[in-house]
Order: sequence, then C-alpha cells, then structure tokens
Amino acid sequence: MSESGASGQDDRRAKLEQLRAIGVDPWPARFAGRQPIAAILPRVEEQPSPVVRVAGRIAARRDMGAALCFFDLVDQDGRVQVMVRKDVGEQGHAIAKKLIQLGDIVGFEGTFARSKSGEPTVFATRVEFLAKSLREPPEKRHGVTDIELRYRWRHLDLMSHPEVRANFVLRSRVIQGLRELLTAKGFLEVETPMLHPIAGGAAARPFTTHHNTLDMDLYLRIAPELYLKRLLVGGFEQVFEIGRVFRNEGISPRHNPEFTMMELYWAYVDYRAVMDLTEELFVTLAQRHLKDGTTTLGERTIDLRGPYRRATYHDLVGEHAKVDPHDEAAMRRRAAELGLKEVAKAPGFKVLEALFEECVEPTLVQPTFVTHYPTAISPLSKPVPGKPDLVERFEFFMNGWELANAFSELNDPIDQLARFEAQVATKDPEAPSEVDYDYVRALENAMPPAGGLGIGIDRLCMVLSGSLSIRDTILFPLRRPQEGAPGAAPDAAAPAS
RNA sequence: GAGCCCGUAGCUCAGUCGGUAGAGCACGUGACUUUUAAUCAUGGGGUCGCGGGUUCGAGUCCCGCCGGGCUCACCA
Repeated sequence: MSESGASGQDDRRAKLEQLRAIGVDPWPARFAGRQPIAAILPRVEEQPSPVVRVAGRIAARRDMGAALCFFDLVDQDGRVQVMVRKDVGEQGHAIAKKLIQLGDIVGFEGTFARSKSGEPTVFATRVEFLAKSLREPPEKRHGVTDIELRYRWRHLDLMSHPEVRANFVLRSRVIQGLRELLTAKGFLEVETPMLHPIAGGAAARPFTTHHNTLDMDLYLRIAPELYLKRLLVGGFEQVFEIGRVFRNEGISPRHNPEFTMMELYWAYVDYRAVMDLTEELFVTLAQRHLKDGTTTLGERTIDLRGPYRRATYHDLVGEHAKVDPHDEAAMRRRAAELGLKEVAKAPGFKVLEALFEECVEPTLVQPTFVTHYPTAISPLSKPVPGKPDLVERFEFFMNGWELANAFSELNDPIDQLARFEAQVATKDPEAPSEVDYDYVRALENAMPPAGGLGIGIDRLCMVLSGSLSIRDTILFPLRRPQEGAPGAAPDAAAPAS
C-alpha cells in the first residue's frame, strides 16, 4: 500500500518504477512539434490522412483485448480519441497497455482519420510518455464537485471542468479588453505602490506588514487612489491602474480579502464625463461577452445594453424608504420602524446611509447610476456648487451589488485637509488613523480638475460570467489552511511501496 | 463574531428504527482487435472530520472542537 494518498492497489509509484526499468523517462523535457487538438480536428476528412502529433491528459481508456486500446486525450481546448495497436512498436504498446493511467500526460503521433464507428481518431504510430501522475485524477464523469475541494485544489477543478477554465479565460479577456479600450482613449497604464505608509483612498481596515531595513510598519494598499491623483499633479492627464487591493475584512460570496480594482483619473472632466465613459465600457464589454447583452444571475436577468438609469441618492431613498430624505427626524422614525437600531444615536448622514443600504440597494437590480452622495460619506469628492452637503459622485449598481464608484475629485487642499482631520477625529477603525499630509502637500501644488473611477473587476466578471460567488472569478480565493489535509503535509515524500 | 445546514473509500454518493460499512467511477488481475459513461468476471481499498458522553451496542442520539456552505454582522 502507498502512503501517498492513493487507495487500494492504485500504486502509481510502482508504474513509475516500471517505466524507469524499461528506460523511459517519466518526466521528459519536451514533445516537439505538438499540435493543439482543436487545430487538428477540422482536418479529419483530409486525404491522404494527415500525420499529427498531439499531447494532453489521459481522460478515459477503453481496452479491447490484448492488442487494442482506445484513449481519450484532452488538451487545453480539445478532446480527441487515440487508438493504439501493435503497430506502435513493442515498447510503445507495452507502455500503452500497462503503464498509462488516467491522469497521465502522454504524447501521440499518428494518422488522423475516422474510426470504423466514425469517431475522429488518432491512429497512433508513436507513444511518448510525457508526465506521470502520481495521484488519481478526479472522478471522470462528475469531476470534483465538493465546493471546498474545488477551491482548495483548484487544479483538480480546472482539470475536470472545461467550463471553469472558460470562466477564467473570460476574466482575462475582460481585463485585456478594458486595457485596450482605455488605452485607445488616451489613458496611460501605470503602477503605483502596494506598500503604503498610510492606508488611504477608501474606508477599510488594512493589512499591516513591516519593512526590516527601514524598521517601518507598512500597510497593503486598500486603494491606489491617492497615488494616482499625485500623477495628475505631476502632469499626467489620463492614467489608469488595474491591480490588487487588500482589505482586512470578512469573506463572503461577494468579498475576498484581496481583489482586483481598476481605477482611472481623467484631467479636465467631471463625474458626468466619467459616467458616460463607464456606461460605454459596460455596454461594450456586455456586447463582446454576452450573447444578447443580458446576463442571468440566479433567477434574475439583467439587461446591460444601456442606456442605464440615473437617479439621485436622495430621490431613491425617498422613493424606496418612503420618507422625506431631507427630514432627519422622519428618517429616524422610519429607521426605527425598520428595526435599524444601530443608527438610533448615529449622526444624521448615517441614518440616511442605513436607509439607502436597507431600502434602496436591494432594489437596484438593473444597471443604475446613483448620483449626488452626501459629503459626509465622500471625503475625497468635490462638493456640488452651492450645495456643500452633496458631492459630485456616483456609484454604479446592478443585482444589488456596487460595481463602480466615481466622482469629481476634490482638489482643494484646504478642504481636503479639513476632511482628513475630521476623519481621523472620528477614531473609526475603518478611517485612516493619521492625516496623509504628503497627499495634501501634493494638492497644494495644484491638481487639475478631474474625474475618477473605480471598477471592481471581480464583480464585473461575476456579472459577465453569471457567477453568484466571487470565488468563481478568483482562481485561488483565500482559504483557511486545513491541518492534516493532503497537500498540507509533505506526504509526497512518503516512500514508494 | 452570531444563526442555520453539511462532513461516510482517491472522486461522486447511498446508509431505514441505534445492531459493527455499501454502490458507481478509479485501481489490481483475467477475457475481448473498432470502443467511446465500452462490456464481462474477479480482487483490494474505510480513524464514517476530531474528541468526549449516553448505551449491552453509535456512521446514526447528545456535548465540545475542527473544516466548509449559506444568511446576518462587517464591508463608502
């Protein structure tokens, strides 16, 4: 018996030794001239039959007597049947009949034509062992379906589910598409620090870390915002960054502690131009990646064809909470009716915010721009002229999820300093603990008026792929380590039997 | 952090009223020269998540813990 996690008599290490005994390298370095399966499939009717070289994972085998054997071979984008007879040579035949197991990576050369039953088939003339699998692959019909195993050992999930691979191909193309669209509009892609001395640009608890040589505590960034806006001061007029941000908060179907954000800053325009750009980006991506411009999330169908609804924050609270959003006493009564006890003693803007989250957000199923947020919850936004309590800001919602956040950027250094100081004074654990004077100093050198935008890439991919869990758009979502689990212990070092 | 639900072979899953463990796939051996969820015969494989309790007897009932899922909280 093996201690490698294999069961019963599935001792792959014994097959490995047999391969070595007949002089076959179980892990050779290359398979020259390999053709993708998807590329050969259209050639099945060619006369004379083409000679092909294909390689991939053994997904099924069907033995027919002592001489004949069929394999199903799977590579990244295709699947094809391979037939092995005695004409592969004595050693090739011995390898195929006795030493190839499900999950092994094998290369075949042969002529490509239809079998007697019409199945496109590589009639093998050469067998090359390419990589021995020392563990059994997932069950061939269902694959790994246990959710815990799927995320913990994503390679098994990807191996057995082409549709999961397709989801991540989609993600890559969405990000690439965003890059191309923004670059075509004159935006410059930049990279700013992930290690921040002060965690700013959003309200969230940061991860902390430490630099030894400088003996300095640092934070993993919660947003790139304050660095990107320094670039506007420096003279760049259109910049964007696509990258990871880190927030030390709970895990849920819509939250992962590290996630990917796209932020852009655009000089000389305000939040209205940014809203038009956001709509254009979403409509374009929906056109490219959704069959009819709509997506299905659970029971809901969401139409991304645009144009999207635009409504003000206060109007929506009035509409859905059925209360005058300018009457604080009425809102407190309404919040109490709804059982929102935690805001009883909170300031007025918190009551309004609670009503928005409770009554409005769940109704924002179809794409909606929510505009004109309270200044009190928008410390980096420029106020609406003549209305100091409101800012030129929007958030973009669908399916009740926040997908984007944007505003006319506050570039008044005096106002910005006052707002930072007010934030620090709240002692809120999610607010910065100290004022970012360096950023204020940058604003003192004059930042042009500008609009900024942040899009949550993971949630965008959820929408475009119809996923209800953010973990289906993140290859390796954060997990608690599992003690004693296969892979957690160095059991690969266990001796062969 | 709270509530509800889940954890049985490598994988996918059964397991009745509490009576000492089952199937399919995978794996070993054998048969079969056109199969394709191949088929047929046969064999091996289990710390029933972990620990405690109740009981003559626990996969099953109770308690605690670990891990996971969902909901809530948190999350501009």
